[in-house]
Amino acid sequence: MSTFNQAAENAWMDEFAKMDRSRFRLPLMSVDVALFSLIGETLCVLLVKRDRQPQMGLWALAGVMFDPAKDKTLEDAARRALTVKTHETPPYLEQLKTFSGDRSKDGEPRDPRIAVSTAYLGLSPSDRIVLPSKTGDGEVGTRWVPVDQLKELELAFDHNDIVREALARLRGKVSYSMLPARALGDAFSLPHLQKAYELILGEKLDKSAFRKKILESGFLEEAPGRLAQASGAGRPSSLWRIKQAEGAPIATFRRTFLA
Amino acid sequence: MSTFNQAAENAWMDEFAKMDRSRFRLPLMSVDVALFSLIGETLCVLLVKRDRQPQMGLWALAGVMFDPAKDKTLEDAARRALTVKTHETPPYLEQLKTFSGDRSKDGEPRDPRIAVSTAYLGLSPSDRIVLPSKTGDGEVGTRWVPVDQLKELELAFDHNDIVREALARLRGKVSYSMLPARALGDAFSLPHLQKAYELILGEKLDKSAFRKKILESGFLEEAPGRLAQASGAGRPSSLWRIKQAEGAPIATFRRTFLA
DNA sequence: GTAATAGTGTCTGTCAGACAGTATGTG
DNA sequence: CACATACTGTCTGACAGACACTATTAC
Repeated sequence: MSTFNQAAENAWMDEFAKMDRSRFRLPLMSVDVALFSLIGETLCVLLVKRDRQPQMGLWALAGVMFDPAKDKTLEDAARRALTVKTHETPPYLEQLKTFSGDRSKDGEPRDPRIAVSTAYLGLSPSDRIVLPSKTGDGEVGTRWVPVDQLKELELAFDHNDIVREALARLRGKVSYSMLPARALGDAFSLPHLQKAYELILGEKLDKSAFRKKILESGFLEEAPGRLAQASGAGRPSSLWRIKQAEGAPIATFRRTFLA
Repeated sequence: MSTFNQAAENAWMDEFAKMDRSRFRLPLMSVDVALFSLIGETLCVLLVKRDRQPQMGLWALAGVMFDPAKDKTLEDAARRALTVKTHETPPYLEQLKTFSGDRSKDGEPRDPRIAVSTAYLGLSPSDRIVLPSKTGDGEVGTRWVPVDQLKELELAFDHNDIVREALARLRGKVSYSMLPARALGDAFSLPHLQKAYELILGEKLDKSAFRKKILESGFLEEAPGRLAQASGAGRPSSLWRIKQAEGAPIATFRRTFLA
């Protein structure tokens, strides 16, 4: 019943390959990454000072133009955007949304060049990310910025919108996934993990309920060794790590910590 | 502290406007819509038979090339893709994900032209959609296809992947949102709404629990009139409608119907 | 021992789901 | 009346959160 014809398709592809693509009206396509990390006791996002036009001088998310010659997928481009700035790809990276049209702040076009941007959400332990050193004139070009300082900071393009949505998604996913563990190292204690949840959510959690649900979820397995307290005193905590994916269950312990 | 310079930016934009964009290696950008509807007792998705290369003759989602000259945003393009096929925009339309790279079926590129596609998820009452009549040769070019027939149907490009993800998102959102109401008309009975939930989830729900949660959620208000049973017998049900957004609460009754 | 932090046990209010019962229509 | 469907009340098991308790370390 299908009228599909492979020979006709091949002939058409030969034609297409010879076509001059510039006759299409194509938008520019960029990829931007909102990379989060816990720096000390603060949830931060990675920002880069733009060193070229347009919007030169404003702080922006790490981003690159999507280039099919370099990037097989959009996610490849997102990784490239990060390695350019940090020489490291994050342990968690997820597509957020593709932005087009106007930004919310002032209704201006999101990019004067008419570029569509696919935004990614990343999460990484801060010690895996090495920021480049200061630029020549003493200005730091790459920075971790606490998320609660973003209200007063005007970012390039529609990046304030992107960070806002990324943060909402991050917080939304916390309550039903192991996500915050991605902001910690390979092995971590449950008190550490709870702290990560609390810092991302901006809210205290009950220790007992937290441990019950985390352990019941079956995402963690005990790692060898124990962790002494940094402050010295107190019982050392045992160490855990994310179970190596033995199949599928990506994100489930389904009830909320919250109301 | 910001080194942003508006004059320099304006000068740069003048330059940019004169540039020949064809020197950029740009991907093609398309927008595809997985539009769902309840046809009788079946959840269906709208498919269109491709009438041009590439992949001519295969069934595909409704889609268009994104054209900044016609579409201010990607969502505009999604609406255009639907109005081209159905002369109607759906009451619910949400960005799903942007697809790039290879399709899962065979690892082939998702589109031989190297096109990135932003997919949208739509939901509509079937009576709002008028399909175009048959094409000249008696072949129907636009069709509602039951979702459980999609396993055996090979769609164009990576559209099998897109529909699969769209369906997962649709089902995922059902349990914590009023979404299925978008598949019904302006006023509907609670038994009707429950049926819509059940058809989308593919699962029976408890009447009492369903009513309690739906009504507690505060999303509905009583509409004037009652609805007699189609079959004649039985007590008529009262009618409800979605409360006109008097503020924010988009998607909450938070516990699951399911386990 | 004390202080400090890790980890557990128990109680209680809330709520989803089960199911039986009542209400209101048609013939 | 019987029958069919709409709607409601009540019970129960599960579970999230509160909070008190025990365990294990450093000093």
